[in-house]
Amino acid sequence: MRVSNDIINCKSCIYRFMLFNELSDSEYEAVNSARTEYIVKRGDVIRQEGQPIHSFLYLRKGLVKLYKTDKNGKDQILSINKPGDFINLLSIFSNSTYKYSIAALEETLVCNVELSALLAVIRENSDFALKILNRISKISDEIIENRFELNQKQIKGRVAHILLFLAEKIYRKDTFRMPITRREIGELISMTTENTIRTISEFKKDGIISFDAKTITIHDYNRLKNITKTG
Amino acid sequence: MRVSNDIINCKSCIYRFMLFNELSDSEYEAVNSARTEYIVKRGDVIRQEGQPIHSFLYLRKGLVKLYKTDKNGKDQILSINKPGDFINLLSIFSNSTYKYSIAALEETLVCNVELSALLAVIRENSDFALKILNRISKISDEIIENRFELNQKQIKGRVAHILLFLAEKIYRKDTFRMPITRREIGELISMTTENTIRTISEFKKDGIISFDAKTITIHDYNRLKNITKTG
DNA sequence: CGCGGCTTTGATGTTCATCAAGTAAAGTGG
DNA sequence: CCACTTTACTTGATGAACATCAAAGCCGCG
Repeated sequence: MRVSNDIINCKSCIYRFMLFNELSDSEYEAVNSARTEYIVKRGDVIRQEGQPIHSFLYLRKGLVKLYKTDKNGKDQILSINKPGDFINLLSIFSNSTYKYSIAALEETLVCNVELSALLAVIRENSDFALKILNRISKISDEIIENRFELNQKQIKGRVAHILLFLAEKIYRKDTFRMPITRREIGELISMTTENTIRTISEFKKDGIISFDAKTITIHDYNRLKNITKTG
Repeated sequence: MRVSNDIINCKSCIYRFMLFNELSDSEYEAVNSARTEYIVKRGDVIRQEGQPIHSFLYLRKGLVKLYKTDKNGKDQILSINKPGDFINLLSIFSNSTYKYSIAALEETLVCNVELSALLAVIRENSDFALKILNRISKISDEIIENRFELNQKQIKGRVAHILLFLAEKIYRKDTFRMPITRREIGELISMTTENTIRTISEFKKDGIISFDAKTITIHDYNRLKNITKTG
């Protein structure tokens, strides 16, 4: 973990408006001085399940996965998160240790605010407290909603769902470098690696997508959307 | 819905300490005067997915299920909740409408506090705000953790998990009146009614449990626990 | 250049959904 | 309170969806 080259303060952070907009100058300063920033590279584990929670984290750049490891040693990915998603709000106020792990899928710039400083601001600024409530609520809503959706689909629908998620929500492009392995897609949709691959290959054979190496292109959005709908 | 016969104020409520302990007398009064109470009977829908959220709800007595209906009209039960679980904290601060429905599994005494009154107290009492943060966090943690656990198990482990949940967490007894139908167990563990029944029958045949009509008795905790562990 | 992880395809078997059909229990209206 | 209807429960048979096991090619990396 190395320190970011372009440290900025919270006031000029592009994600400021998403959370810290209500803060007074002195509150900004309190958060900013309790803040460190560092870059992690693809594959690095940012937080490990079971570690004590000492800080509030968010991303300024990059992409991460939230995941839990089951008793057989298999990972289950809860969500993939980008800047603005406030990755560790989940359980930050209900547990003293992480209930899941966080790892980087790309080079990621993490902003780390000491929890005590955040708590102090929550205590004195009720608008900020409500904003945090809103954010916490949103992130868990999304995970629960996503699980609900996946549960209704079988494997083709699930894979299509993930491909559309990456294209539309993460990259906003038809063509992108796949940030996760086939195995990770499987961990995200609760299917085996083999069957995930088979499904992706079938989509390729059908001309819905194409890929070489790590770059994937979606050719037929409508068909993909239809597959997610019909299950 | 009829009004409870034994309306009490929040100060003397046995669940007070779980949430409202930090409130000053005037804050209690604000909450209490924005509060109504009513009894719903088994099967009644307390809130329907899509309805606007106007109030904070909690249970003083009874048992409810939180569930979502999928596009095929099938229900998926997210959780079963008892008094003290603060059933609608989920999404109360992130959405203007319910993202799930709430229905009573037993005769249930619901306490209803206008959201505006709760928000006012949150704004002026930061300890209370933090307590709400903690509760919100907990309820979503539990749902996510539960889904994670279920996902690792196959049907026997899932059914065993639910039976143990009811015996240990809800009733704290070996013998209890089953609050949910076989179909609802299926909706809770994402399995069909038929296979849920088959599994329960098998447990009966194996002497792990017994039941007649709606009353169920768990005879062999160890075996049941072992089944949840091995999947 | 060889080792380990990722990807791929095939063959086989298990788990579970679906369909069908019948019994039991619980509401409902006369 | 009884006939009627609906909902819950149950068992069996069949097939679909998916996991598992096996084997081989590929790629990046030390």
